Amino acid sequence: MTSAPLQAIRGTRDIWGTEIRLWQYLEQHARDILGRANYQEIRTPIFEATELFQRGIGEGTDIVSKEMYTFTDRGERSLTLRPEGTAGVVRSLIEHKRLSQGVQRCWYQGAMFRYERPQAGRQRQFHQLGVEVFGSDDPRIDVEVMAVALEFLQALEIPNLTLELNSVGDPADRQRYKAALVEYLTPYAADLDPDSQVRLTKNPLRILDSKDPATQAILRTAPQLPQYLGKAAQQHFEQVQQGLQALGLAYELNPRLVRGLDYYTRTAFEITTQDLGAQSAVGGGGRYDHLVEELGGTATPAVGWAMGLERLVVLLQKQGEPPAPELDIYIVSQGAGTATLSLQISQMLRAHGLRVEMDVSQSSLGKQIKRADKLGSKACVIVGETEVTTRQIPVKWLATGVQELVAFPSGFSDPALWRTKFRQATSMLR
RNA sequence: GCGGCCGUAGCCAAGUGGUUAAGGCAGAGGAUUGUGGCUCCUCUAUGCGCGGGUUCGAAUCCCGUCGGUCGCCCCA
Repeated sequence: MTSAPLQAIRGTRDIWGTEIRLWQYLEQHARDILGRANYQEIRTPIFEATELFQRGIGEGTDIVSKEMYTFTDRGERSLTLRPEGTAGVVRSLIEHKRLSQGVQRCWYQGAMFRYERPQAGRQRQFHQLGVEVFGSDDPRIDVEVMAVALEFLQALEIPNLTLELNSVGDPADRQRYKAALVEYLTPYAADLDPDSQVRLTKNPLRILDSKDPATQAILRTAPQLPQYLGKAAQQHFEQVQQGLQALGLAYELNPRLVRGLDYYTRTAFEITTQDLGAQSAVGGGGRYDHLVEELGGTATPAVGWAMGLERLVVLLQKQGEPPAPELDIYIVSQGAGTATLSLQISQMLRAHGLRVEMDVSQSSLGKQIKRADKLGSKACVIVGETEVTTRQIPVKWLATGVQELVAFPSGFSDPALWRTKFRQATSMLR
């Protein structure tokens, strides 16, 4: 009897081969662009006390109520694999007393976990890139944070993205709006889709982004959130928009945009695309001026966003694959005494910054050179028994077939010589 | 958690009840014992996601299960 083959857990996946290059490309751009904005990377633990997420994200949210990977460890503590990045970062800054040290600009990247049905661009273990800025309620920070997000996506050359913007106001504004919305919707309760009927009592704001056509029709004449903003939130919202305009950043106001997590205040935004099937959000974020005190820190305004990296990778894949890094030298060898020589040569060439692979098969030289060719190596170093005594090692340039002799070790220890050789070899092809 | 479709080698795939499961790509070996790209030959699934059932006989039909995919919910 054979057992089921071992495989990656549902909703998790291996990233390798050509795909890993997209991830590296993406991470490289993230470091570049966030570094240029002088954001500091932070790496927080992948699991935290369950309570952190319950308090931070909100008991009523889907994430907390049904999507968390929660377990009890051997010390009887309730722990949870982080379903998002913000709570852990906030915990960390409170714990290390960084919130009294002026404005803190952070970014993070890493695996998050949510127990959901896997779908295109949605995994149970997925990766987010995020930024969080603490200690300022200046609208310029909201703008900066969005600008950095767009800059990053532009650097990746991802097309067809829309920045959707709204303000969800301060908590009191939202309360007034919620009441008005419920009042408006209650007479239509029977005509709403079943999910929205439930939300009418539990979480009315979420009715706003229902996809149900009947519900959408009812919402068309519903009161709109931005009309309920208090003076402060109103002014903030206007300044955010002015800032975006000043930078020439296009955005679309979406008065129905509310976000899934309870902690957002004022600015809320999403970056969306039509190229991802059912998943339209590439990233989203906003301001959360009360989360820090919610989690026990001194009241500190904050704003941030997160992007789903799997989704970015899906979009990047549509643009084609990045070229594989080219192999410079393939070292083939055969016969007595060639093992040591090939080892030494490969190490010397690597030290010059060349990409080098050493063939360790017992195949004929012909086979080995064939492999050099298939791997796309620019050159091939051929080490046979004769070379062990002559110390004159053939280097064959595969594109031209030209072969030259290089003295060992002197010829292999000179980095400038190899730079020249590669320059010549490339120019001969032109 | 709910619904549709799907699951044959590393990849792409033919096969829809009947002898040893096509073919292509990739991989290994050889023709070519120290020199690549072309060509030719050989090899690479006692097994069709896994488990059970129906049948003289199952990749093929049935049930379950695991996984994938698309959509719903929700979200990044």
